[in-house]
Amino acid sequence: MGRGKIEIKRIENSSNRQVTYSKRKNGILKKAKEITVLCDAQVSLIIFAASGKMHDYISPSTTLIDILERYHKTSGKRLWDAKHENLNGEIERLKKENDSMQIELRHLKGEDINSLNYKELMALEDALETGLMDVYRMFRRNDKILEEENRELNFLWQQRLAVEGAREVENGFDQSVRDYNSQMPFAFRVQPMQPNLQERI
Amino acid sequence: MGRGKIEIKRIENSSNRQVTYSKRKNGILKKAKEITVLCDAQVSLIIFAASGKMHDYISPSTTLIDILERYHKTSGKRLWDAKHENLNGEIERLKKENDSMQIELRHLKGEDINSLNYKELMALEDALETGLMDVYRMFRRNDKILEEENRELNFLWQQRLAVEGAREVENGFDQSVRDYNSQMPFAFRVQPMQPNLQERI
DNA sequence: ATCTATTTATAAGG
DNA sequence: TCCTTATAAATAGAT
Repeated sequence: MGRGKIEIKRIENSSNRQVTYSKRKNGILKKAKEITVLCDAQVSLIIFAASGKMHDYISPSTTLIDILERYHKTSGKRLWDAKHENLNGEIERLKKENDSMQIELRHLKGEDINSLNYKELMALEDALETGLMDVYRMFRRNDKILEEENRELNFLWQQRLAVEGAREVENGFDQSVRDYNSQMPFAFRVQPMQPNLQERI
Repeated sequence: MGRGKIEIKRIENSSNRQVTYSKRKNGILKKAKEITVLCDAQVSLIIFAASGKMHDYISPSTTLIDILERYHKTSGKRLWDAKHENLNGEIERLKKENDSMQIELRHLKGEDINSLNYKELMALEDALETGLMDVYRMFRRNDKILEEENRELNFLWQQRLAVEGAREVENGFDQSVRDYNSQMPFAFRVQPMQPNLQERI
């Protein structure tokens, strides 16, 4: 349909190709609109030129999503559902994991343990005792570290006081001790972090 | 283009409409193939007839998924991504929930408690002690129930033995006691489920 | 873009 | 659905 007949094969002349693209693209879009109106059809038409430019037509009575869903149902071809199903699977997996952790947590907190049998109850007891022992160990370790720290600081402090005392005697004033004491940060004062912890083990 | 010009509006005659649909559908498909070959274009064309019948053409150099991805990038229109993003959000949420439960569980089992500060360690201790007390209470409750049950069964058993004993004396044989004893299911024999449990509380 | 000769699509009818 | 054919529409090539 034109001055001369053309073979249907790639148009080598780039400029001709582009002109033909433009004309035929408009032609197809027009046809898509026409069949939509004339025949109650629903059309989704997406065209990419070699240049990357896009043109599309979707029949106004529908949406691309709707067409794609119908396409999926009719053809059985997957499209995006592969990704979709993967994500759903991941969600299911996470939910299961969540649920079982939820239950374990509740049990460890002593909730819902009616349903446990004797063996499960024993295992739970063991786990709790182990956990508690670990916590006690941690307290004791912290205590030990802090006590050593305190002993050392105390020693340094006494030394300091001795030096200050000597200087005061020389200079004849007595302000500095109270000053240092109020400057001393809380954490360095000698006090057990958790008194009487050992009694509880 | 035909014997007569037609207006572009719905063809009321159903049979005409269907014939026209068929002809034009073929026409558009042909045009789509032609522009693909002539101009290196990439076309996705999906047509649904009013009857529900589907026809489609996708340029062989690509796939519908690819075209839809390019459509999404180019047009910015969402398509399936709305669903997708919802699912991704759900996954993120579940993962976070999972992680924090994971951590809590590890702590309750005495793992990774180095990182806890004093206050957190105290809270953990409380939780564990509470849990342990609940477990002990459960043991005690089970014990009590079982002991009562056993007491009752024992009573019934003794009664039975007395009756059997009387009958044996009458009939002069002695086989039945050993038989009943071996038939008796394990769970009904008199024995504490967890001996000495009380000592541990 | 616009023109126009020519090809192509298709409406109507069978 | 396919065939025919008159005619409308599309478009290749030129400007």
